[in-house]
Amino acid sequence: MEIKKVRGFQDIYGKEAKKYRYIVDTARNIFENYNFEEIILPYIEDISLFIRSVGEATDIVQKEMYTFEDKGGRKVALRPEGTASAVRAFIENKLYTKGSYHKLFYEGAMFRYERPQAGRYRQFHQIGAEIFGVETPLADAELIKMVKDLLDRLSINARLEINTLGDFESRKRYIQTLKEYLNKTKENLCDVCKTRIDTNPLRVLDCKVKACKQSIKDAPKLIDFLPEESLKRYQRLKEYLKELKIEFVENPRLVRGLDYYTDTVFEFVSDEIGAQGTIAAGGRYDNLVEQLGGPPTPALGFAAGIERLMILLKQTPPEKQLTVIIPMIQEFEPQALKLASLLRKKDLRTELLLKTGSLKSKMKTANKLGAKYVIFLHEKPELKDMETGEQEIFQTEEDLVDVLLKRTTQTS
RNA sequence: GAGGGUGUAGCUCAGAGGCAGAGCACAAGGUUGUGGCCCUUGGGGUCGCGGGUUCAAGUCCCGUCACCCUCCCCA
Repeated sequence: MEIKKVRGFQDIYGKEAKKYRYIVDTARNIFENYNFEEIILPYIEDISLFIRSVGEATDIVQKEMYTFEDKGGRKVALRPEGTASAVRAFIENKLYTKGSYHKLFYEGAMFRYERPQAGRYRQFHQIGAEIFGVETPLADAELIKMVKDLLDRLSINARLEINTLGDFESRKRYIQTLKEYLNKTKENLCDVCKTRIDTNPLRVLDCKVKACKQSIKDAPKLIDFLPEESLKRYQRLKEYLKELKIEFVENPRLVRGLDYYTDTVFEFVSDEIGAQGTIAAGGRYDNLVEQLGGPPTPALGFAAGIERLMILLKQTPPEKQLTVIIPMIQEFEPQALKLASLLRKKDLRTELLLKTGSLKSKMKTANKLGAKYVIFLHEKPELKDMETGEQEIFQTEEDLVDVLLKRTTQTS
């Protein structure tokens, strides 16, 4: 029986792998310019880390985690998201003793056991960043700007939606009031929303069913429950965004799915990829560090779905021109090996053609490989430009290499 | 957890009871060392799997598996 990849998992290769690498490299470059430092986090954590951070009642914890017991009887999970691990690492390594605040980024696979569909896999990849120990909304603005820079650099259009959730207490009071309101009008809601009253009442506010929209028109509004301080901070953030000329829409129904968010939340949404349109999202989580056993530390972060960015990435990542070396007869193979190493040492992308057969079939292969230049090795080395078809014979290999170097640096 | 769709060559797919097909890809040649375009030739198949109906089943029936998509939820 043929062995196949497990449902929801994927091999990323060829053009897709290039896109993936391009996105990650671009993000890394931008994040480092913002002076974020990379943190490489484990893929496996104690289950309770996610239960305590993401939230006991969330779908992620209830049904989407890959959990198992290891041979030592530890109950562990493949990480479903990155923030929890970053917070754990921040506390465990006592980073709060090593500076006033910290800016970290990470990249890698996440795992959620869900029904796969377009833009959603059981193993997916995120690139994310977190800021620990900063209260000022200046940080919120910088974080959003950084994500925006990344999307701009990748020429990806997305709508920025923002909202504020306030602190835990006011949100709790609001949800309580909202539940009461929804229960009163329960009969008018769609079946899904009827269950949402208990599982995810805030989500009812974003239901697309007409009847629901109608019946929540007069629902209590979160903004009326928020403390003055939250409103002020939200106002400041909006000012900063305007100052940065970042367009945004306020979406009072924007609720992140995880329990730990407080105050600022934001999403970058694309309309081009259907249902899974959220390509990057994040927000503040001012209570989480303390909640997980660290000192009270305000914090915020975001994560972007690399697969979703890949769908939207239209431009083909820049590639180095390829030179293919073809030894004309076996006697020239040692020379070809040495020339190939030399070119690679000069930082040229070089293929020593390994295909056997007629010269015609070798040339076909060179063409398929996307060769810009071909070097024929016989008594005198010969350079061919595959675009123009021009060929030139050189007296020595050194002469050829000089010309080749000049041409490849000119054009790239 | 609920709904829909698709499984035939390496890939994209046509074939809807009667010889297993096309395009692309791969290989050789047309061109006496030279790619792309064109032409010729060639290799390639458990028609997802199991059963049933029939003289005869990719084709009809039952079952099953896999994948894709949608909802829920999310990156």
